[in-house]
Amino acid sequence: MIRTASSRRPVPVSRNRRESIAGMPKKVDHAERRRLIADALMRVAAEQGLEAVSLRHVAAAADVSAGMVQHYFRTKDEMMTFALSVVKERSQQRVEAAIARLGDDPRPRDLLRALTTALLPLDGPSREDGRVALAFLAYTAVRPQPALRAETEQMVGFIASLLPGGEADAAGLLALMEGLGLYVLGGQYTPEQALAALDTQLEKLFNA
Amino acid sequence: MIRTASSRRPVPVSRNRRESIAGMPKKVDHAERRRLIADALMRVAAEQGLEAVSLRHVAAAADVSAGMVQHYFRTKDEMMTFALSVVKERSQQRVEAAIARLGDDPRPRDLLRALTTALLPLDGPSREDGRVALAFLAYTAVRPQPALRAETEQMVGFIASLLPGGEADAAGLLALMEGLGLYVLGGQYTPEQALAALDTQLEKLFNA
DNA sequence: GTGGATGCAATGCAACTGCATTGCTAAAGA
DNA sequence: TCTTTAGCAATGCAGTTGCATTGCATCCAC
Repeated sequence: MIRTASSRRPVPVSRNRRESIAGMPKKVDHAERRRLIADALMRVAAEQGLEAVSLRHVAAAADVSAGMVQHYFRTKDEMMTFALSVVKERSQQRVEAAIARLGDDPRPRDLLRALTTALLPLDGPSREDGRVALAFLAYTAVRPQPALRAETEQMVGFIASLLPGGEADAAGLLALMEGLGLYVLGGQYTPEQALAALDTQLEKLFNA
Repeated sequence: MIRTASSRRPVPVSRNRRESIAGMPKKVDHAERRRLIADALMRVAAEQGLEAVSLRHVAAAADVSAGMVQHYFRTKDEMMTFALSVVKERSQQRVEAAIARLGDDPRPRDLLRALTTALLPLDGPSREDGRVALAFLAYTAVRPQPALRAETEQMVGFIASLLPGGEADAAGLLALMEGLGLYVLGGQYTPEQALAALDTQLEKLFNA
């Protein structure tokens, strides 16, 4: 796992991004580097759990020096926070892509199904993200983040607007999805079982 | 957090358990000690997260020496595993107590409501347990435990036997409960919201 | 008593942690 | 050309980790 001095040669970095952002200082794309490191962190977290995430482990996984990790994240916590934001961003993108795939004016039921299945850890990559998200969930469970509350509230509101029923139905659907995701991740439900449960519920919700 | 040498005096232990189990060796109740330590571990985990669980922290929280912790658990992992089993056991007891409170021949719907609400982290102690369970969930998410799968399957079967619908309904209800618990723990849902969502679902399930 | 097992405390140790510091390289501005 | 600065690597350090080892005190069987 430890790099030898001979195999170093960190990474061929794409340069010349000077023109992209006003005031961009020197030569490497800061954001890109941070993403690179965050990706490595998520790989470590997905494979070995969050406890295994350390500066040196992440650096090794990213195939860079520990010093570079420190250069881009002043503290470990800053790195963690950034990685968490990347996970969120990715799941957001997944949802948007799934919805875009539906075309214009989809039926609410189809939209909801696309939304929920996009958030379920059904295929390989989303399973990885799910594991990381779960790890973070436990990590932050001690000091609950008020931001999450607002996000969830918004989500519930959105779902409720698509549903014939009330807010309780929406909250239930969201929680159901979360629980299904958990069980799929834990291997207790197969993806098929989860989808069956989800569809059963959608059927109920749209037949009132 | 560190004990001073003067305030040591470990703990007044109940002795004379020789008669309880055949072949019990000397004087202290092994199982009781292990429980004491596991309790401390869970306090630490609930308050500061699983990363904060170390031999020394747990020992300090239990007000015993680190050596004693090592005496009762040969490895940290053994200690963790035992603590996990205690959490499970406690939630099991909660469920049984809730069901017993219903008296004889309860209606399936009441039984299910009692079962699910008993597993939700609604009051203080169950919230603590929930946090610990969540931490363990993430901890073991990396190497999924096959035992969990069987347990869940059994649970789904039991729920299904109480429900007019099929297995998908049962799986959904269980996942819903899990998700609600997660959101209550994270502070995204209030206990009232969670209960409302749960009751709404029970209503749906028993009105087919 | 004596011998052996048990319960426990203390100490030590190598590995690892996050982070501060230092110093080098190379590119950009003067 | 010279100075400055960003980008990075290396090293060091104090603190913590899990665990092995050692030693002592108590109890039981004999």
